[in-house]
Formats: sequence, structure tokens, C-alpha cells
Amino acid sequence: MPETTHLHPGALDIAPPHRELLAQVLDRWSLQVLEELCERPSRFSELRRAIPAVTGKSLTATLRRLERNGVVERTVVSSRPVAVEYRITALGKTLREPVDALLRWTTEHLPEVEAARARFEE
Amino acid sequence: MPETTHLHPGALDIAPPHRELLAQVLDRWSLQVLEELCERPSRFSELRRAIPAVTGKSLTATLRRLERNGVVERTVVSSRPVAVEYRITALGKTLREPVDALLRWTTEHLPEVEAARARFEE
DNA sequence: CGGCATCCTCTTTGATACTG
DNA sequence: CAGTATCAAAGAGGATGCCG
Repeated sequence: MPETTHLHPGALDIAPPHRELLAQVLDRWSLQVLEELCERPSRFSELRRAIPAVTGKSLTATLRRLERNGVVERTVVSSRPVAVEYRITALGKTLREPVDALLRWTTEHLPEVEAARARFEE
Repeated sequence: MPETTHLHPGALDIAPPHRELLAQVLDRWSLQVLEELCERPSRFSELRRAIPAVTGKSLTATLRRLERNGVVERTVVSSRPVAVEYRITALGKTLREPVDALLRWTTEHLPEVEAARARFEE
């Protein structure tokens, strides 16, 4: 049974499926992958080069997850040698606005956050 | 030195400190804690009751992280028995808008995502 | 080239017990 | 009541090697 969500007026409604979705879309590598694919379709190896810190395994996992959620699209371009292209979908593009809003928040408030951190380490 | 961020026009800029900040603010329990504290100041045990799935340890960790980043404030109200109150800060309130935007996205697009998932499981 | 399988490590989390 | 300490369990993530 899903946990009851006892909502008062104005509360943030964060039902489990929403949270799960956010977790899948905002995980460790997703944002960077999305960043790349928003600019241009890319091949697997191009993504690896663009995001040097990611391993093949994690990149595969990230791309699969994004593909499963309809945010990116995977196309086999040729075989021998295999070439695969990833591109962002229409749905994926709609994700960009809210993500940008969040990134703007970090940009605008990072100084305040850092001040708070300095205060905290006393 | 922070890793170079190779930016093309229109790319999402997600520098490491921003990502780190997002991770701290959007982690597993933060949203629910923020949800509660946006409504009203709460004591530790009230938060536990409001979020039954969180353990004391994790709640403490979450609150400390949010406090460190200036998003919530911790006040010792009384001793014997100890009473501690947590409340959202002005900075914390500014976080709500962009988070809401993201939650709206999940609400609006969850059907599309679920359709994509159904397509994917074939 | 893209990516799966295996192994292995490191971090995260939970359960439980204890304290000011 | 609001934590901390400790230990055990689980999971994410990396390294490597193989295959179509």
C-alpha cells in the first residue's frame, strides 16, 4: 500500500512515482549526458570523450535509463563496425526548462550557500 | 583546478560545485523534509512521523546537510527533555520555485514517460 | 565500436543499542 | 527527545576481458 500523503494546502506534492522519475532523470550522469545531447546527437564513444569521468558501464546504464523513460533515443546507424547514435527526444527537450531553472538557482544562490557553509564550520 | 567545461552555445552549464549542491539538496529525503518544513517548523520526532520511511540516522544526516547549506535552521528550544525545532530559511524558500517547476514536469509528463516505458519493455 | 558479464571495492543505508 | 556509536547488509560503481 502506498504511503498516505497527508497534504495540507500549498504543500509540495511528491508522490513516489514522481520521486522515482526524478531520481532516474537527475542521477549522477544524466545531466551531463542530457547537456551533450541537447547540443547534438552523439555516438557512444563521443559521449565517453565528452564526459571523461564516466565509465562505459555507467554510461550504458545511464543511457538505458534515459531511453526507457523516453528522454533519449537510440539508433543503430551501421554495423561492422557498429555505430550507435543517441539523440534527445521531444519529451527530453521539455525537461530542459525546469532543469535550467534549477541550475539557475544554484548559480544565483551558490554564494549564499557558501557563506552558510563557512558559518557552519565553526 | 575544476575540470574544464568545454561549453558550446546553449549548452547546460553544470559545473561541479553546482552538481554537488544539487545532489545535497535533491537527495533521497531532502525533498520530503523540505516539503514538511515549508508548511511549518517541525521537531525531529514530528519529521520522523511525517516521513515514516526515514530512519533517525538518515534524517539526522539529511537535516545536517540542509543546515550546512543554509536551507534549514536548527534551534534548541528547551533542554530536559531536549526539544529541537527545524525551520526553513529564507534561502530555503527560494528553492521551492525551481523544485516546484521540476515536480510540475513530472506531473505533466508522467503519462508520456509511462508510455515510453511500456514501449521499452518489448 | 558498442556493450554485456564478471569480479571486486567502496560508499550508503539500516538495525540496534546506548547517552545527555 | 534528539541524537551518537557500532556493526551488518546492500548497492552503486569501477576495472577488466570477451563478443558481435
